[in-house]
Amino acid sequence: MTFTLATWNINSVRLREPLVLKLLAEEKPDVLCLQECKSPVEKIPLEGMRALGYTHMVGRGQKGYNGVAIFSRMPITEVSAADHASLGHARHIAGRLENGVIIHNYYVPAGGDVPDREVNVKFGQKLDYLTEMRDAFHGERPEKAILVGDLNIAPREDDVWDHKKLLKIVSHTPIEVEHLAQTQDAGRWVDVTRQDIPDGRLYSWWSYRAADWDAADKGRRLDHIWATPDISNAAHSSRILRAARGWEQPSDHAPVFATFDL
DNA sequence: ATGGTGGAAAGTCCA
Repeated sequence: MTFTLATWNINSVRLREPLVLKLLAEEKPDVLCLQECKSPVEKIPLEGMRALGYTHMVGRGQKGYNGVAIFSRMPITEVSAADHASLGHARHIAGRLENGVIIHNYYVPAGGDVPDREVNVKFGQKLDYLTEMRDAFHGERPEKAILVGDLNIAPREDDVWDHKKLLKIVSHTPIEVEHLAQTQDAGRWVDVTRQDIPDGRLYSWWSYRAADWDAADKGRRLDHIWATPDISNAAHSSRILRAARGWEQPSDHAPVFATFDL
């Protein structure tokens, strides 16, 4: 069985329902994981997705902020929804496909502007969130699992447009990169995107604030697809749909794809 | 140190 999975921080699923439908119609992933739906789960639009064959959905939502959802052409059943760091935020949903594969969809806290937990509570919450993710995977090591989402960290030098300039910028600081590495190690997660595309700069997010995001190209790879070692060899054809950043009224993130032969 | 843009929702808060 082969299936293609995509992950996309949509920055309001209701405002950008047309873009979701465009992605589903044109790229036809079997599973689409969304973050920052910014909607209560009962107000997530379903009809258009259903008409394209995405008849299954699991998610967590809240009013105005956060929110994660998984749309699927195949049956998917909810298995968990964590509230790491006890923030009371809708930042995680996990579901199981009929082939037994578990999909974790995460929206890790952005962490505010100042990379110092003494002066910025949000930065501490981000680190704590990652520590609790690490502990969860350390306690029960995942198998046949895929973890995707907006992890809000660009770990490698070639995951950002200028490594030195971003060392003190939240999303690329050494302490965040270390926390992410510990989470990855705890679950034995393989970075599928970098397994497929080991060399060269790779971004999935470009700020709205840049005058010309495409020409300036000051991007960061904040969105990730990981898999456990028992299925990571089955992954291939990773890509980032940069063109979606240029669609009308876009999200500031582009969708990331991977295909699994299982 | 600041501002730049965008979404939710009606204040600002958040990214």
